Amino acid sequence: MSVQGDPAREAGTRQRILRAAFQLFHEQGYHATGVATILREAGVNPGSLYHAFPGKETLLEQVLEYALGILGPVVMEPVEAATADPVDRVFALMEQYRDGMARAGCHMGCPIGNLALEVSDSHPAARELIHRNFAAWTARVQGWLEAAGDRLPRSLDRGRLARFILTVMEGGLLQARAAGNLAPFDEAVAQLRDVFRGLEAEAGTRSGGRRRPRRRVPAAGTARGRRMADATSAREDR
Amino acid sequence: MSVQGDPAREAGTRQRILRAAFQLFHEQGYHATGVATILREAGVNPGSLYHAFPGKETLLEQVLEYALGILGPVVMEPVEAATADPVDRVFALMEQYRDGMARAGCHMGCPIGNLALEVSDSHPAARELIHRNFAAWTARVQGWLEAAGDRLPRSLDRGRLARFILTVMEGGLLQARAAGNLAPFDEAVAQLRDVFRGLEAEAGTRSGGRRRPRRRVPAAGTARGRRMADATSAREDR
DNA sequence: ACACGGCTTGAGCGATCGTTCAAATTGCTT
DNA sequence: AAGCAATTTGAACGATCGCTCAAGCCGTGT
Repeated sequence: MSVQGDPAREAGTRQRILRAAFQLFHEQGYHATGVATILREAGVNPGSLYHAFPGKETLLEQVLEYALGILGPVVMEPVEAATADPVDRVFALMEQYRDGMARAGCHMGCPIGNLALEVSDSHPAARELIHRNFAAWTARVQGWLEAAGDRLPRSLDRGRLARFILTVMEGGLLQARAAGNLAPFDEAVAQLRDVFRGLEAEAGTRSGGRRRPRRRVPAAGTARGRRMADATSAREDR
Repeated sequence: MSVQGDPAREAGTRQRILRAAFQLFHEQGYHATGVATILREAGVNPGSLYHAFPGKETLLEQVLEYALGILGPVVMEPVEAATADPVDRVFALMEQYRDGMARAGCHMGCPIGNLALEVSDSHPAARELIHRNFAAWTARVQGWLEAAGDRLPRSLDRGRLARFILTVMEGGLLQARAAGNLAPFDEAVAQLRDVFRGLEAEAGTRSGGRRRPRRRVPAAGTARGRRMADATSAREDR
């Protein structure tokens, strides 16, 4: 008999627990989330959880593996599908995080970043998985930057820039949480755009006066415009 | 009778509690720190704590006010005393955070940043105080940047750059915690230095070919050299 | 039809959580 | 030296924490 109706009751018990725990850890943090809350949200009894996972610590680790698993299909691929231009993808990704945070009233931010500061000191296995999440994130962005070809300086270390993008994003999200509005995040993204402008200018002038093919891929569809550009004028969400 | 010996027993009860709580919140986070641990570390009984503070939440707020109070004397003034050049001060400050993290084996990072992600969603009063800590931090750095005069582009928004420095620092510390070593932080600081190089170059060429007085204040004493420069070559601490 | 293994149920475990309070002590005032 | 408020003491509270386990349910193989 197929299940329907209550979405929390669909899919396997294990998956429901992972999903509920992932969301709760993201919203409230690891320590602030009681097992009882996870049970309620997943619609499951204690015995079932402890049948699927040895304990809360292991659950955290599996949640981080789950996050690693959905990074591609849920986070990166939508951006890639909606935006073809490699550099635009970076800022589309930023906007996706922005939307996620705005939707929740400036709560949350990056699920991995939040856990990074809370558990990576005390829980080595979780720290390693958080690190792997970041590595996968930056690797994907690095791929985009490599696809940007000579729009960026030839000598530029694409991996290094990808890590810098993560640095700026996490720093911006952190300050946005502290401010209670998205202005710091928008400003951080605008400053990241400044950096890109500088790099693209550098790539355009140097390297034998090569014609820089501005917006080299006119791209399919994607009428995303400049919505988030020059956001020094702080928008006040909420 | 004046107290001596055990340093935790000197100074008023209230101060001892604040100091212990500040350190523990920094090391382990707010939720992971039990009141019992604070009591033990401060050498105090429950009644004394609840005589001085209504509860743990209020203690957190007072700790954040305490942090705001020591920001100048403990964090900023040592940097200002040791380093005269305004731009160098920025990187001396970064190195101070680096040292703090290295000393503790890559734990901790920024006490305020850690709490920002853990409590600012659920505790509005704490969020506001965290915000004020960040504002005070960036205001101080902004002062340095203003003192840099025309070594930076005239049109550059000094406050905006100060906030970007905080963004990069927090993002770098977060990734360093996740990596378990300081390489990501060093890389972030190196990239911040790239940004400064670009800005100083821009200020030097533009604005009527004015002679840029490189290292305008030869500075007193401070033989700090270039220790932390060009840190793309990732140092592997630990 | 029956046995069996995987999964779920939910009452309840001991430990720890943040907190209380009556009594004892301390330190200042007179 | 007596009085009094401020402070400290520490046993104990109810609530919640992460977690256990005997019992029951259910799908499958034979």
